Amino acid sequence: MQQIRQAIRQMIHATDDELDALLRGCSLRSYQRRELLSEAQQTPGEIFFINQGILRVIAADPSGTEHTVHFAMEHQFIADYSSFILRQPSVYALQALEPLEAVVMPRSAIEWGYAHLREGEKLGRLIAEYYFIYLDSRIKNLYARSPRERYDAIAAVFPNIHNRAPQHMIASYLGITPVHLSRLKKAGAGKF
Amino acid sequence: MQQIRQAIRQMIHATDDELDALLRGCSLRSYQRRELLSEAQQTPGEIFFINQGILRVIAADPSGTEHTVHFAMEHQFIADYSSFILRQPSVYALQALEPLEAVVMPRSAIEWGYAHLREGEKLGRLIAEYYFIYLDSRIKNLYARSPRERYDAIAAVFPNIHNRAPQHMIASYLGITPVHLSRLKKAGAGKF
DNA sequence: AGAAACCCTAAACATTTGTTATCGTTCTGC
DNA sequence: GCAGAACGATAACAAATGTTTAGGGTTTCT
Repeated sequence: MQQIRQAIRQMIHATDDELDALLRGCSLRSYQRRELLSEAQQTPGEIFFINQGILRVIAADPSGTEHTVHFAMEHQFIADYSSFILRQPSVYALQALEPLEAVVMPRSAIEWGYAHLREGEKLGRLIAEYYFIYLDSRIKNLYARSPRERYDAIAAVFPNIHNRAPQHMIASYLGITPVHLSRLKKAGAGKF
Repeated sequence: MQQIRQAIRQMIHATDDELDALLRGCSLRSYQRRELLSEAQQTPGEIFFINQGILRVIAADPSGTEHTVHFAMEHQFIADYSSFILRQPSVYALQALEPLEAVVMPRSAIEWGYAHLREGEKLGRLIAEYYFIYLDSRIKNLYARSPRERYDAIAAVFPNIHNRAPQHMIASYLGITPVHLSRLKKAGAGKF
């Protein structure tokens, strides 16, 4: 639980006692490759902090096609945060792409933090803000960049992604088909 | 300043005195049609709350093409929030599409609120969360819905948008060209 | 080790979407 | 009220991207 303490302390000031109490309400879990951390259609009851490993966030459209909407790696908080906040059935599923270890933060612990950590609400604000900034950058890229440019830029956001996720998931993340990504790679003087 | 008081009170509990003090640091401003509330490249120093009117958020890509990335209407908070948080030059410009009135909340007032409102941090968290939820729904739509479907759904998010924004801005928002939107309208048994 | 599943590439073809240009209409500013 | 700009529709053509199918190489599982 050392990594999450450090991550929290990068955002707020908190005593050891405060962190102990917060983390007492959390647990550590391991997941196998391809295992789901959380499924679509169920109301999410927790937020995850990834200690080790990589996962993808999957959205299924009405026709059943799956889209890889996000990746998340070590030292990131991740969840279907919208559904968590709204207490609605989730749209996203979270799937480990490697053996993965995560801190599971149940809603009870998070609410305890808001209420009892001196800077609990601030922590919540900062997490929401950082996550917001990430989504905003996604939208900027989707609007203002071509698939080719997005491909060239992806490794800056997710280091080593090309060795940690299969290409068809990367293609989906970029908003194109695997076939098309293969073409792009062939055509461009790809950097990778 | 009645509307913003109400909006804040939908999120947190605050006394009249608290709101008075917060709003003392804010100001009311009117903008003409097409006037910019804030420009790209400048570090944003404020957040806006729209009393009346509609605006769009514009992102310019490297080639200079402008994209309408968001709309915002009455009773919404709006800003280039990422740039505001990061204190970086903005990527977005905000442009009034109608004569518009907004409460201008400078950074000083916001920080005062975080520090002195009893539930200031919580307010910040909730604003970030709601804004986050909106962006998340944008991303879901961009991935899992066709342009046609996005067109059919837009009026649910922005009521009466078809009478308040020209079609080429709506097309840009949907991620397609005006010509293509015109085609879609002709083809589909459009609802509008 | 062997079978099965997975993954990437490739080619041919189909579809969607973009580009450019034109035209008539409607706003807008003077 | 007029002149110019903005706006939306349309057509012809071009480019980007998707679909389907096939093959061969890996990885995975037992």
